[in-house]
Amino acid sequence: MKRPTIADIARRAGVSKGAVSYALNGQPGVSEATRKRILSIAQEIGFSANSAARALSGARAQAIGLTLCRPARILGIEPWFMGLISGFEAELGARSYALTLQVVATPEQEIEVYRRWWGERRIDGVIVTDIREGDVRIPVLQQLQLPAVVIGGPGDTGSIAQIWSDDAGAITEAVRYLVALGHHRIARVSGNADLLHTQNRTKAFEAVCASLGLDHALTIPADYTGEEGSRATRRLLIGGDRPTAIIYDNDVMAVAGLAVAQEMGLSVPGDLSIVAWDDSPLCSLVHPPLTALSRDISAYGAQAARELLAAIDGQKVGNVEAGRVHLTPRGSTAPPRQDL
Amino acid sequence: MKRPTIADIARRAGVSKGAVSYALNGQPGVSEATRKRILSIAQEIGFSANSAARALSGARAQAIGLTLCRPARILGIEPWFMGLISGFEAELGARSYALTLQVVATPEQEIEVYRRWWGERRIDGVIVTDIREGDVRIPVLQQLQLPAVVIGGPGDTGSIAQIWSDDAGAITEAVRYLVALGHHRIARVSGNADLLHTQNRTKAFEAVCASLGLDHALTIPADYTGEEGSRATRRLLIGGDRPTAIIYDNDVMAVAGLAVAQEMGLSVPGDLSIVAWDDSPLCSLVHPPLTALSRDISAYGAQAARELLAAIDGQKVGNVEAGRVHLTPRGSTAPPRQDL
DNA sequence: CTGAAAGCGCTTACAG
DNA sequence: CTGAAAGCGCTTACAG
Repeated sequence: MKRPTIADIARRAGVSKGAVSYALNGQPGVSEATRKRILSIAQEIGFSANSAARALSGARAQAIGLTLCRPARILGIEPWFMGLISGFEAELGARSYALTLQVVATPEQEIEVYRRWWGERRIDGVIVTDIREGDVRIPVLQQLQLPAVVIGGPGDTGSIAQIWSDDAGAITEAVRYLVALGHHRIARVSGNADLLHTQNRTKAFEAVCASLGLDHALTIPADYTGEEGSRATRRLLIGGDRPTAIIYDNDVMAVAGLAVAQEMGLSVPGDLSIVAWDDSPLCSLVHPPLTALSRDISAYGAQAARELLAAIDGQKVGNVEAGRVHLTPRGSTAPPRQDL
Repeated sequence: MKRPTIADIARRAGVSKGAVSYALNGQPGVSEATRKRILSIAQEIGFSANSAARALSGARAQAIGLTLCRPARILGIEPWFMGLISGFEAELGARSYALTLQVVATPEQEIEVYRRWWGERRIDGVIVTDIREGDVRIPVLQQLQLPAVVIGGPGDTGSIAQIWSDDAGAITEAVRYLVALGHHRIARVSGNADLLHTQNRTKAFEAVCASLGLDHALTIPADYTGEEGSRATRRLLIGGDRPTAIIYDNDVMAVAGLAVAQEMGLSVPGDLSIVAWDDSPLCSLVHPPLTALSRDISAYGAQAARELLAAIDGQKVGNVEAGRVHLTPRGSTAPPRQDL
């Protein structure tokens, strides 16, 4: 099948190609009657503008890029990226923007992808996740002047806007809740220690524990995978002075932690309370269902896409706080049975 | 920063733009010495060909499309799509192909997306999943002559090649294994009943149960979500004549089923054995870890990408069987404790 | 309000 | 082996 072009429309409407372009893009320069005629012809013959031609004539590529940096074994079950993607689509779909995806292994490889995308003019902007202190990607994006929005923080991202969430407030709330239930020995299993939001959470966790006079505030660093979550949990539960509650930096590690407790014959929540960061269907899938720090990841993604599209349009965009994280109590938390 | 073009390279190398194009694309028409000089200049100035210009001059868009058709709440935790995506990338990355993603709600909407992509020349081909009997997408793809590869089957997909797997053989193996353990009452919780592979599995399940003389071969249709998995499991376990083993069509429903059993005070595998279709880290994450019908989803994706790239290159591609599904026994299956 | 034309950055026959 | 040129399908100043 031959793809229809604006020339086909112009011929049928008896106008020039320029007029068709103006009509299609809502620009002034054609009469209302002509515009209507052109639009109805376009509709009728199923016209979609060739995105290459449009991009080449200086318009946008009408696509944004996202890199996924996770080992394959975790990529599949961590709801985080798919949640973000669902959110993006809500915004992108309405403006016929496409989402281009690339799996990478390291931030360095990610930089290569950004450079290539930029050179190819393949995308109009990127969404950056997993931000680190002194992140190597930031100066490259600034140098390329590639519109970008960072998901994560708060932290230093130079001139690039970020969508951040109050992780410190959330973890403080979780600790206060556990203490109110009667817990004194609270531990945490964190995500990768080099990520900015992990550091923010660790600092806040230590601060709130100190302020409440808890001295067992141990954070064991892990990497979001089930394997590491299990390992960290075993290490915590083997000791004599084991915690009565553990907060996990993601749902996958929390579920793995639950399995370890069950395997060791500990009852949840009787012997051990569990809190998962990031609520996902996974938390409600297991027994007992996990108390979680919930936030609407999809809304987070939608907001990021909105900001990025604004940045691409040349608007000034600043840092934005995402929707609040809130505690969703479920069956995995309760007063400690015997706190001796 | 100004993007370098072939004109920049041509100027620096003292040759024509045409020569640069030939050199870059490995076409004959330039001497070896010139080609080397051009390539080193391109390397030096970090040149990537403008993908829009390339696509417009008749070459490929260098991108393939994938639509994701799942409700948001399941998209995030089902490892299937992310596994596929990881697999695609292994093939696409090597040839600098991009992957364009679009979330859709229905097959009809998916068709609209295909039409638009085709009109925009945005992608060179698509990978189609969730194939149904008499699938409405097939004739559209054929009419548009959009290169495509179907993941799923075996079944009728007209002239479009499919990567299929022997689901019938796999479920037969699973049932035989359970029967060998001593189970007689085996049930199944399936995915969406309108999907071709669900129907293939159901037929094979009923056939093997009949051939082995099991008369409780009940399949309860569900939809891959944890909610439906729980509902179906409760329905099965509430009855007086409850099954001693359940096979689930995906890992999410199997995990949900495990939780329901635990919630009802049934021991797994003592009172109930559980088999999950599609092994994923999720199966090893819970306690007990789930016996699973494993296949390498990522390899499946890689194979599909390979076939699609071949089809885009104009090669004839036929149906291909994906790597075999095999049973991975874990802690969730055992002889039934008391089979009265 | 409309038409004719240049130009985006490539690829690819077509001459030399 | 190399250069000059047309053309892909749009967008957008520039004349009328």
